[in-house]
Amino acid sequence: MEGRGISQAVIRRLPRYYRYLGELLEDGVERISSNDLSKRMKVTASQIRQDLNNFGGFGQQGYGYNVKYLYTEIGKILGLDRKHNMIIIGAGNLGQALANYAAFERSGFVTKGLFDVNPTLAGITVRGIEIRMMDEIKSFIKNNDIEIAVLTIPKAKAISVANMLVENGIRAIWNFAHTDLNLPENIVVENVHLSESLMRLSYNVLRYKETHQEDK
Amino acid sequence: MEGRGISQAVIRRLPRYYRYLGELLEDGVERISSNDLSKRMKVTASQIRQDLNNFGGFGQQGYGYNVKYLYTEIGKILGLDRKHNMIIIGAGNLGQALANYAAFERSGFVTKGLFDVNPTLAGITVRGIEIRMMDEIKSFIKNNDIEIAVLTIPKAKAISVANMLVENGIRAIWNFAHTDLNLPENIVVENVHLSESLMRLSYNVLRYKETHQEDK
DNA sequence: TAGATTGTTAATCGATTAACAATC
DNA sequence: TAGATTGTTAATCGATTAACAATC
Repeated sequence: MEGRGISQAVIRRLPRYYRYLGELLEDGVERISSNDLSKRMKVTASQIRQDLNNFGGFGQQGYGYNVKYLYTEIGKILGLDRKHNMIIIGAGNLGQALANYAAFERSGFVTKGLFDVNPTLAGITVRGIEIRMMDEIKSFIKNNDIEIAVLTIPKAKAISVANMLVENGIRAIWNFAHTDLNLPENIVVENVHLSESLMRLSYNVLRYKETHQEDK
Repeated sequence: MEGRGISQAVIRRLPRYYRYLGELLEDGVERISSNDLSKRMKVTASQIRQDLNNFGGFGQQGYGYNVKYLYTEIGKILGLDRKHNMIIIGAGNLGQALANYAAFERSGFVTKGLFDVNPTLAGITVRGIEIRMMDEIKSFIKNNDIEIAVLTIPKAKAISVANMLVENGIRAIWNFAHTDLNLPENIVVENVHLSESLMRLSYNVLRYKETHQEDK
């Protein structure tokens, strides 16, 4: 799904603003100008003002932005003032690592269940979350108001499982499988392709070495 | 570090081309035109040709691209024809999950060691990789020709650890900590901020709901 | 009031798409 | 040779930055 109106380039930056404002808040900073923030974040002040003004005038001329207010407002924009129930499909290392990560809950993302095909995992709990078998998934989604499914399964199964999830009312998929899902336009997909991230890193290392070879 | 010459927008797409070409190769497809590939990947044929031509003329008029050749060439561009030795700092759930993920090795990314501050983990092995204490890290980097460090530690320690790693010769950091690192310009940093990814997902779910409220 | 800083319009820059001549 | 499809230039589109009037 593609967001209309506000560009994904802006949305990609929002969580980073949120993070910096959270740190300022912790440090007891009350207000900040786009100029000061731009220096900390290493972006232009113009971009900050443009980005924020997509959502409303959060600042005040001559004063800047109130840190606490802006933090709260961006949180609302990102949907962090609501609860989002999740299930994790695939209770392997990555699935369990994500289930164990308690910090998501502080932002409202609550993992309600873990699912796997491996019967030896059935009934085991991770941070109090039970691992269930796949045949329970449909009723579980209905009974627990699940909005987001986290896909941490091998790519071979990912597409068919994703389709099944969508048929059963899942609104969004956080996809860690190494494949594209091609779901209906109304389903939100956020991909985390770790191997591709590692390849970009590798490319940049290589390129740096090459461009500096002549220095030796 | 920012790559010069070729834009990061292009580099971001490169691993995806590689993935699709790998699948075509597995399916026994010998050649493909930019037009056919564009339909599969849901991008424009023009973009594919432009992207590839940043690196050279891999195609042939009237024929298209040889799948195997292009796959190999993109692999080389991404540095997948070389070995990259890695260490993982932080042997918690995520660090261990990444260590367990054998597929990275097939692309040349070899995890040589796992490091943690928790003494109860010392000596434990994950997929044959020993967990070591932090005081061994400096000599380990030197003796094992380590290029990449994977940071899976809490953000409080991330910046100081990153600086220490750079002082000891690390060239690139795959950063899973929820903070920006601000390292010297010659160090490659690839961030994987999972909580920010989840926030973007949340934003897009919310926006979809809002824009379709009136339908009810 | 004077100074600071936003919100917003206009200018620039870069990335994407379209078009087509070159050529296999 | 005729048809297909690339490589590449030109046109368009969108995102970023600069500038400044509005206003706290």
